[in-house]
Amino acid sequence: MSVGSQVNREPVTVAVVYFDRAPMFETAVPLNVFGTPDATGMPVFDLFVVAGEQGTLTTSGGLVVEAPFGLDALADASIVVLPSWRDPAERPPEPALAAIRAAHAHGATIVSFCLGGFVLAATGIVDGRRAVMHWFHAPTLAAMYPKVSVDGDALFADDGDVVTAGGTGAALDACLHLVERVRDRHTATAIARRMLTAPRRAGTRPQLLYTAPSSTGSSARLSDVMAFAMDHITEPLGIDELAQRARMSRRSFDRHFRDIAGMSATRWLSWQRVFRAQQLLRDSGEPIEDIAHRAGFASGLSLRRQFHRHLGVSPQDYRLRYGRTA
DNA sequence: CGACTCATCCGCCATC
DNA sequence: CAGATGGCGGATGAGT
Repeated sequence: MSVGSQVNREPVTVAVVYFDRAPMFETAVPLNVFGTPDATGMPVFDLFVVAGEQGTLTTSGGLVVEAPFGLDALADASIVVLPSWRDPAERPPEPALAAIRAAHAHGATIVSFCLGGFVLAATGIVDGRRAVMHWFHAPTLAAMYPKVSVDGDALFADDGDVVTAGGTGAALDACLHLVERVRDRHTATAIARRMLTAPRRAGTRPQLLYTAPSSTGSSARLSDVMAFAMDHITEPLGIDELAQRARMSRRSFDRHFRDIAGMSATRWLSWQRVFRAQQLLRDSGEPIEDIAHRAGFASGLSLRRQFHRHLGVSPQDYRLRYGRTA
């Protein structure tokens, strides 16, 4: 996909794939951005909403969605968006995966947001490559797809034929980035302005720049504590301290944490530290020992052990394969 | 690599 | 009664 100096006014074909019981909010983001005409009122994109599977498509709350196109429409798309998926534990249907692989093989750019990243990972397209995922789901994705280099830190990443983004807000950033890529910055700004959204953010901005004040309810207090832990990942964090911060007994903290994150607190912390180390290994040439410190590991030995345990690769090998500094 | 130490964490169960 | 809570203890696993 080349964007030459000559402006191309042909609408770019975008297919947005929707699955049954998938979150609607992330799906609405590309429909909004890619469905908005440019400043002159001309459509920038040809938008196809595609049913990712047979049968009735519903949203949470029981709203029924009718997608006008089937999977064969992916063959004509320049951009295929996978905005969401219902359940990380469930493998997406094979016909959809095959259609996405075929579209990618024909040169389409594949875009995933948040849970849609689980669909992208299931296609195998990002094996051995980087995929950005919402920090909350990143450990699960990495555990399910060891060949994928999961990034739980960035907002989104543009790797050319694959664009991956974290949560809902990052989906908006990634969509505007795509508008800029296929058209120009002016058009992206015009669409952003019409949607009354903030100016575009770079994909490398960390996902957690600020943390909301805590609310009541055990799951809200837990996500506050998770955000706190990510902000203080370089410090040694005891589970007792985190439980206290969540205003729960140690036993309840352990129980709720496993319910929500699908793993124990130390294991989750370990994943987050490995993610931070991955980012530092990619983007800096610092010695492993320094990176271990900056990612919150007690020592280089500790980093090496955890890194290999989680990703099956040593930090050095990882840097050789993905590092920016050649 | 193995031995030692210590935090973790999950099943069990009484209690709220 | 149903569901959430939290203390206990032993298996596990990480750090030294």
